Amino acid sequence: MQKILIVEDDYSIHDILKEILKMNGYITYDAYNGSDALNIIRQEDINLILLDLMLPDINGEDLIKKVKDIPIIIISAKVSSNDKINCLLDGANDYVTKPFDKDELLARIKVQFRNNKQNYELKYKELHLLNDYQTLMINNEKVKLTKTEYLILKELLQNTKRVVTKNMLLDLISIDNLDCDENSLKVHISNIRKKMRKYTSNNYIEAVWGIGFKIKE
Amino acid sequence: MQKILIVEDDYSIHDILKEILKMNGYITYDAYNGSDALNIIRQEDINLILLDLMLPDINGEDLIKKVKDIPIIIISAKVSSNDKINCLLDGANDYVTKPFDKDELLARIKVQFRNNKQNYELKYKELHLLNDYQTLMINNEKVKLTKTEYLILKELLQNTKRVVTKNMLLDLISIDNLDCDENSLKVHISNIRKKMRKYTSNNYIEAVWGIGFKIKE
DNA sequence: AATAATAGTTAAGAATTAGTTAAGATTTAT
DNA sequence: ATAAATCTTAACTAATTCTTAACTATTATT
Repeated sequence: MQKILIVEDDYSIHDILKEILKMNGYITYDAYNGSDALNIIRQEDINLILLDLMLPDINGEDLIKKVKDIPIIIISAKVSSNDKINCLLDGANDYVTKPFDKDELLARIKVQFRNNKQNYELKYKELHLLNDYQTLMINNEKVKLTKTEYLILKELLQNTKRVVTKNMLLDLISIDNLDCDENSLKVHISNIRKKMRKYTSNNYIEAVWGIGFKIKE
Repeated sequence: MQKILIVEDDYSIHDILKEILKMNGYITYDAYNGSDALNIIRQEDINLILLDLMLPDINGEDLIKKVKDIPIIIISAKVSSNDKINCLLDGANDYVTKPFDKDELLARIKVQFRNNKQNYELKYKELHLLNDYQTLMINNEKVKLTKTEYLILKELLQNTKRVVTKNMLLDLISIDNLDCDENSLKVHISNIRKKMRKYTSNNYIEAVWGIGFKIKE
């Protein structure tokens, strides 16, 4: 799920943006000035920023320069080419003028996510699952997983605090592999735990009797 | 040096674009219709396409869908949001309306090159892939690749530390070559590795079991 | 406490995938 | 039209992963 930070001091526009984004399945964060924006960026893994240029404290142009690695779309009433050029050269990825077309904005947001191949990694306590289908980091030590082990652990880590049923896991790993049964699943879980034990004494995979497995809190 | 393909049938606008690009240090390629554009894309490793929508043979929208991996900026007289949205969702990266501001266009071109690391000459450790569709430099020694080998290696080097799936690679090399299957892919990978072994003892291409390949860290 | 059901471990070998090679087919260039 | 380069096919080997199956341990039910 993509996290988008809205930086806009005009409450009505802010609400409209928020509404549009939520309707389209994005997670939104709200900043009404520059310093709040910077705080949120520090604390959250933001994937995209929608930025108004005229803010009460610092101006948008300065914010652009301070942000690295997160794509920015400017949404501004300033229509002059010079404003656009400066923002784009400073680091913004796109510039949309107010009033904006809702669907065009959504399309331009999709462009950013399409081009921006980020690594979406799952982190939970000591565990850090890379999205390379094979690497689990435990306290910065590499553990190599097989594809099936990776898929199981990914499913579990995507659903921390929830129980993942045996059938769900079986469906998951049976996509490529039709012969897989509960016995196999047991062995895979056992193998994951064995690999984990080398680097941590915590058993993160907890069995839920008769149902399935979940990540232990 | 970045290679930009201009696809525009109006000669006066075409010349203006060409002039602007040349003045700013870009190498330009010229197409006045869709099929010429496709031929140039097949032959040259183009880094960016400036595309007019109304072409004499095929329309720009169809061209967008055929092009993968090369960023496209639409330059069109069509100003409606629907046109913009369709192009952006089909795969275009940006949409500029005529008449365009020269410096804004240049800024938007720079955004494309800034965001798409893929478009710079690809360097990774000892490897240096030129954008001529055939040359890999390993520690300043030339290795001549076939076009398919080049495409595979380019895709991998554009995604270092990420996994490139077998299907992605197959899609990539099947554009010109429809019969290609996994067996072929295996052979191509093997051939690239063999060529590399002449100049380095590192095996840069790592298999990700059951998924695809990635560049080894 | 005894029994049944589920969970967990281990090791072997079956099955799958990766990697190499060479020959013949296809495409491209001369 | 011929030669050269490139690609696919196919057979084979090597490596990895998965399932099976036997056994042990734990939990729930009576």
